Amino acid sequence: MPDRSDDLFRAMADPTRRRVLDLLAEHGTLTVSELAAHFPDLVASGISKHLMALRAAGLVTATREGRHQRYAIDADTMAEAMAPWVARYEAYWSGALARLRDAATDA
Amino acid sequence: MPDRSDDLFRAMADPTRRRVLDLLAEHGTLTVSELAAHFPDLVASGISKHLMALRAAGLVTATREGRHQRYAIDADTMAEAMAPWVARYEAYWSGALARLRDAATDA
DNA sequence: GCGACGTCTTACCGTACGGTAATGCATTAC
DNA sequence: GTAATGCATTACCGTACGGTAAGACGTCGC
Repeated sequence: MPDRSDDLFRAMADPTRRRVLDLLAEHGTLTVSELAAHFPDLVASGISKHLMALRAAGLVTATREGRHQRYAIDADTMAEAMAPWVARYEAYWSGALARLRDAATDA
Repeated sequence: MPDRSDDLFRAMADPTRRRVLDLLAEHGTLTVSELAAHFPDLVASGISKHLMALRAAGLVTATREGRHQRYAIDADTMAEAMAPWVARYEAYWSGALARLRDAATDA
């Protein structure tokens, strides 16, 4: 298996795809039309295309559900692809992450 | 200040720029020619262009040193831009990160 | 001063990407 | 069966991006 970080970072370069991942992380699973409802400026096929890119990168998985297609984050791929990078730069953001947690607990 | 995550992820979409960041993280600071030595397939101005992109994203800082230009990672920007994203998906990669640490200690 | 060096800048080119529109292919409703 | 729905796929277009090449600018050695 080749290094997938290239596909991963390229897939996350687009803000629409990052928002799709955010929506999936928040709702667990979503269909294409449910996702498309959050993007009024985009045509449905555009969302489908982005989902294809995310599938190609291995970041999401799709399961048929009647005539719908239900998408979810592929936790394993996300983890294995991100962990090395996160670990490498941990020293740079660990402080900010701690501050973020403090701010959350203070609120 | 607008959301900088767009510039950040776009800057990291290119594998050359990610490798530049890796080299800076490893060596601390490097000049353009020192960096260019690691990329035999690229012309020097190409490296400079990538560095400009990284500077525009706020990921690196440059300080003059005679006729050289010494680059270093901007830890603050890196941290503040990445921390929210890392925190959001922490559940997905925390397990893999722990396994990565275990593997490192086993070795 | 002058020339060599290091870097930035600009112009240019090919390709890849995001977007829409149109078509095809299942599945559901009637 | 027929029509409508949901999604994938293809073709196409404009733009942005990565790359090189050439020139401009400041700095060092002489």
